[in-house]
Amino acid sequence: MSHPVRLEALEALDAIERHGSFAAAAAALYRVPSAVSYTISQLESELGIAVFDRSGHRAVLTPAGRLLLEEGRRILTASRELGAAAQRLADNWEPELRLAVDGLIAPHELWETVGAFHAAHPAINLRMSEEVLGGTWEALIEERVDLAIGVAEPPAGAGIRRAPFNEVAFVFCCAPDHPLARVEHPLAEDELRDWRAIVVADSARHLSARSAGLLDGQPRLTVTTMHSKIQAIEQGIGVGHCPAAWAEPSLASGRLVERALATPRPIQHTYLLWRSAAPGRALQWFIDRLQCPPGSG
Amino acid sequence: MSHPVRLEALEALDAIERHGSFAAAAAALYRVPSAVSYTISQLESELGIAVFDRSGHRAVLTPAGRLLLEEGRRILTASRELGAAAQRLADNWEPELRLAVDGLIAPHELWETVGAFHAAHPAINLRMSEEVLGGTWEALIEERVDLAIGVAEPPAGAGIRRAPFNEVAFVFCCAPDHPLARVEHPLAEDELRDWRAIVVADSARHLSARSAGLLDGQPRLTVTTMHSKIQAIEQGIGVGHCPAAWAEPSLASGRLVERALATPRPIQHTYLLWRSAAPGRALQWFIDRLQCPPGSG
DNA sequence: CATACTCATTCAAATAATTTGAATATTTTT
DNA sequence: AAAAATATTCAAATTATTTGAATGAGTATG
Repeated sequence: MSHPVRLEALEALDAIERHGSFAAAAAALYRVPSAVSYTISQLESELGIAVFDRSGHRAVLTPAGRLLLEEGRRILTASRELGAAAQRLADNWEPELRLAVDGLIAPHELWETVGAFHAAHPAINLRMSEEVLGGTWEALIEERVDLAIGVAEPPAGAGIRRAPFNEVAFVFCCAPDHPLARVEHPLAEDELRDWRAIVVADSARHLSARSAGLLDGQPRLTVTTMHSKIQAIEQGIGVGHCPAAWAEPSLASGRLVERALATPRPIQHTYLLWRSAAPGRALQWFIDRLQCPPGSG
Repeated sequence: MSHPVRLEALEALDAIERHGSFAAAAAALYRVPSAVSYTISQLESELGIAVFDRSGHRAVLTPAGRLLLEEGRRILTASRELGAAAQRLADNWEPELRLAVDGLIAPHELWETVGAFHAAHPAINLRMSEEVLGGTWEALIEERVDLAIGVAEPPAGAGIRRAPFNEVAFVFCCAPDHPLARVEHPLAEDELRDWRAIVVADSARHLSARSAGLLDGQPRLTVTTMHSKIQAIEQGIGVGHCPAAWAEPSLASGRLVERALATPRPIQHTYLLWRSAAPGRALQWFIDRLQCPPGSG
């Protein structure tokens, strides 16, 4: 009896409030009224306070009793959920799954999958972060995330497994009132030198940073997310390659226009990456659902 | 035994991890090792999972066991704190005290008192909100706060008690580059009509709003906090009366200058207000500390 | 490579805690 | 005024936990 507040007492308190009387609570708990009296007076003598005011006919909660009831319900819920989470974990379902999504992948490409996961496993929390280039890889290596989605050209790594994810096509974009928007022919490399390139910074914190798709000598503005890059191009601040899925809404509404290049940027294969040690079932669910079928890439 | 996760088991888990073995945990809990074994296997059979891996010599936590340990510690802490909070509440110490501070009062006027309270009662949370004019009164009436600090000319109200707090002197301020800053003589009322007045809106949501210190016909900009008012005057957007305690830092650094008025605004007496029904000890602490000594006003 | 030590479990017995059921007193409902 | 409902108390019955001794397995130590 080292603990003044015991779960049995909180359970009794909850039942009394819910059913309106000690007698009704006892019935709900499949116990006899005197057992409920015993549990409550146990709590009261442990704490040395009155939980119920018994001056009238029916017992009524004191302010301290109401505090115990209301906060106690949180504790009851937490302890039940902890038990359930431990059971799921023992069955290899993670309590939480952390996803790093590379900037190449537009958020809406994952909405359906995330929605399906939440519907199937409402108790498992997802934590998504956007990373860029080396940052996505690094987040996985440093165990800040469990699954990296949409990594281009992943370096080899011990203990890392991969599966093909999707193929990202790039469109070269500028704002509709940008000078390049009036050029009819496919753009050669030296025609781009005069225009600022918007590039997305590598989000790696410790591993060496990489850069992607730069034409030497072109002035540039570096931003930290693909969303910023799209906005910067829309504002006419510069031009650049954007993943088709990211550019599509802006192209459809006319906020961006596409220009052909003399040497188009090739399609980028991207991958799912995860640490090979004992993947949990939630991680496996995502791998199974997201990897592209063999032979389609 | 309706609860799968019992506090005794979480306590045992904590002691085992803390002391490194079942035997050491048993000693720390003043129990025999087999009792600890019993508690843990109880937990395991309730949940139907393994909490320890016993394949080696020493038992080692499974991932599910680690989850139970780590989250369980939160539950243990919460249940201990709940017991303590209930005891304090029974002794008439509120678990939380909500203060509404009128915009007339500068935050730094309360820092010392708030610091002293936290030092004396670290377990009692304070929640402070800034209100203006009728809003301060309303927050008290509607039981959103327990104590209103710095209310000017409070209306009478049933069940509301009051004590004098302090006296607020007003200084008429403008920006140093404002045209009024060059006027040498005390300003008459009709000299102010051409300049925008910055006024603080009444924050009352339901009760009738009040306005304070307005000269009829003067253009005005209404802001929601005294801090915004000071900033607006510093920016030269307008002029206005400010409580001396609020204006003092800006006057000292030259961001504001004071002008004399032909008819100076009188000193404002302000009050503490609280609901008279059974004040708790934390509320009483603030009333005792903040009310100005009788005879000094 | 024995020997002593530590670790965790099992089991029956001892102890402690809870639950029951009957008796009681008080208040509300009929 | 009688009947029904409420909560408590107490001793007895039941259930749960703790103990202590026995066991087997793994680790240091000389």
